[in-house]
Amino acid sequence: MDQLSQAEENYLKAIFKICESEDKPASTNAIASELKTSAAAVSDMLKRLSAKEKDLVHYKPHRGVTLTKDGNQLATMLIRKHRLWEVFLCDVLKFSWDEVHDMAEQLEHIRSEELINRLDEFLGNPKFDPHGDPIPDADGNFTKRKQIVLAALKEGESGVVVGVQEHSSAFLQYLDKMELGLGVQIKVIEIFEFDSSVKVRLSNGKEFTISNKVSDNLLVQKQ
Amino acid sequence: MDQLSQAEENYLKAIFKICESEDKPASTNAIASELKTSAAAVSDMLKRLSAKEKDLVHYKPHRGVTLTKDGNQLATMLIRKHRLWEVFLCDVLKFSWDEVHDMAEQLEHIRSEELINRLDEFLGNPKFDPHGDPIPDADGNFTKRKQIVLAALKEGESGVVVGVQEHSSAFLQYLDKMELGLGVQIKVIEIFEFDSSVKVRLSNGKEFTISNKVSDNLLVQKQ
DNA sequence: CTTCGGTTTTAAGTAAGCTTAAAAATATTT
DNA sequence: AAATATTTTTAAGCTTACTTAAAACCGAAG
Repeated sequence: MDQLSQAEENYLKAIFKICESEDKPASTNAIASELKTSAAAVSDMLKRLSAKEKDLVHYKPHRGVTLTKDGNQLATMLIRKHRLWEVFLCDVLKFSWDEVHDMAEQLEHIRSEELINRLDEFLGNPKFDPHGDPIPDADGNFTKRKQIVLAALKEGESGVVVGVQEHSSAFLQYLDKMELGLGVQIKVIEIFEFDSSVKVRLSNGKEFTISNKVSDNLLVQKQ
Repeated sequence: MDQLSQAEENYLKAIFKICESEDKPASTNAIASELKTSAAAVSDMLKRLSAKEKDLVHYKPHRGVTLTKDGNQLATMLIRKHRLWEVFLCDVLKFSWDEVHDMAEQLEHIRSEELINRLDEFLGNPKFDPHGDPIPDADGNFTKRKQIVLAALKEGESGVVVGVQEHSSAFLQYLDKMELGLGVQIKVIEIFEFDSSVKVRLSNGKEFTISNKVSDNLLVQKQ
């Protein structure tokens, strides 16, 4: 196989994402919902993907699909490209973190290893993207961080915001409004059991309560 | 029609290029050879392009094709994108002028007006790309320059290199080797009638002879 | 171990964009 | 103007990636 089509690349990324988060083979339905397409289309593509001489996926009908070493490497490079372009868009072109996803989704398909490596260098070899997600290096290794969701902190504990689980515009814009950007220090003042909402104090002194939907999707590094 | 496919965009660009240089409708064969595809594929695409509600081309079978106002605007924006990305690749990522074409060819299809306008601004609103070709502004207007081919200079006349007609790697690398980059001043010392080769002297004092193939493809501004 | 519900695959059909080969239209020569 | 050459279009067929509908499969419950 010479080069992958954009569609094929998107399937690899989806499989990677699902396998990573669930730690088991990706189901046809999971891929379909991730890519907003039909299960039949996924079945069709999996058959074609696994038929390629260069094997990228392990696929047994009815048993789900996983990435091979090569497939994993390819998916990782797509993620590297996506996240580096996001850094470019935010740091250099001054877009905000809720605007960059769709553009990066297109840019990640640009084919040129040299281009992405030079971009990496130009950006100063960033280790994390604007949402706090780690950026794989040219060999596919990426920095792991011992991060937990804010909801896991107990009363009185503090953490620094290092990432988000949700990447929706709505959520990111909400965080902007509450000044809950990356790097902000948060202290848990009180946890309300009945709805799991959390009263927090930021390093700037502001205090307010956030829902469990928010605390479940904010990643912090415990201090 | 919502958005054009990459293939459709490439056809518009090809038609634009041909109509511009020949100042008459683009023939099926000319487009086919520009896009390295078959005449049948071109015919097929022209039929589909002209069938769109949003009219982009004027196409009469057997009579060639031209761009409508809208088609022209779209093609101009593609050229804007292509040339701005080339500036980015050369100025920011330090690629040389013979390496950037293929990458820019991909990048020009990234869909986001905001992105390209911010890139333009970040680059300092350049008026010319690394090959000396003018970059259309956001409204589609571009700076014209009274440039002529070096071959049009008479003995004793001088000019400054402002662009190239040929964009092949081989030609650009040759120019690099001869230190004939943009901005270099050239004086025509002698013209040899029998093969139209030209003896020149550069501002750095170097003297050598160039073939008519070179002097026909080097654009200069007379001084 | 059989039935039932959900999941997955197969089947059939569509659209874009390409191919080669044949037919039709246009241009050029004589 | 007729014959020939060139250009363009049509026709038939391929691949990718999708759709919907029908069939097959799998796992859990009775």
